[in-house]
Amino acid sequence: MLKKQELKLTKNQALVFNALNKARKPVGAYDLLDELRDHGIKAPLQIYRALDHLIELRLAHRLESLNAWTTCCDADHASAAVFVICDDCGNVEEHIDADLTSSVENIAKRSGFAPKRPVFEIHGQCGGCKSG
Amino acid sequence: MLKKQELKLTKNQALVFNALNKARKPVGAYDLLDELRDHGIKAPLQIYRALDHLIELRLAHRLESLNAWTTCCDADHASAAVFVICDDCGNVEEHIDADLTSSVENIAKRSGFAPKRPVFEIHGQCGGCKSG
DNA sequence: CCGAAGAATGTAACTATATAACGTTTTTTC
DNA sequence: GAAAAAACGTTATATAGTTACATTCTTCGG
Repeated sequence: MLKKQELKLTKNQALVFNALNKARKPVGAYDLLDELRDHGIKAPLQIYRALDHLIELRLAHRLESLNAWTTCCDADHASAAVFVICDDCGNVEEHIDADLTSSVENIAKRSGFAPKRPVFEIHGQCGGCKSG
Repeated sequence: MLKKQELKLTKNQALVFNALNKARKPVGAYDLLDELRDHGIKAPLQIYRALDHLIELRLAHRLESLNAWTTCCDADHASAAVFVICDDCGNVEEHIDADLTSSVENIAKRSGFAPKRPVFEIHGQCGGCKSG
């Protein structure tokens, strides 16, 4: 939240960032739109532009398999982030895993591929939902 | 192609499977629809139903970050599949990697999570496009 | 302080992707 | 060969994301 000032987010960007942060779960673009109508946001594009910017600043991630966005954990992102998604409760955890990062590097090396944007999302059931 | 008989695909399923196979690249649902109109396919749902079935049979994969589908390599899928996607030429390679699989298992174990459906897609540039 | 350049915004229309609902036909199984 | 299950056809609708274009705000050199 304090980052708003430090990073000089614009009004729309700050609105979207705070809404994402408050949710603590991935949120869809149109859900953000509905939530922010009171604050003067009227069109999808305003949301998508803000999200693009937040992603560039590495403040948010897009979850491809959910068509949704979430704020980023604080870790630096030298390593690849993996998202663990509970299909029951909708909670998502971001993990940074060195082993996984090196597996990716190996695959890339073997096939002469230059990785730019990894998408790692694991759907399943979280501990809470298993026992509950 | 021969699998059509062995696996008793229905007409629509076989049409979609063959179209996917022919493409040798991921194809979107509406592209499949356009391509198969001549063969009597008229509505998106016919495509989506066939794709769902092919995925159940493990004959096809959905690429979440492309909104597209591709046929599956022949390997058994005890291990997780990783797709390496060239953003320049659109080619996709499927890799089966034991290290990556065990990384996933470790993450799951640490966080008490039961993985059901991994989504691993790496965007970047393939060898051919780097040199070309 | 001023003005040009770049960034961000506002708005409407549109395209792309996916599903709901409902009834019919085909296939399987006993 | 009848009941159950699976697949199919069709229309309408929901959800997600983009194009195009005009406007306003910010920054930064002069």
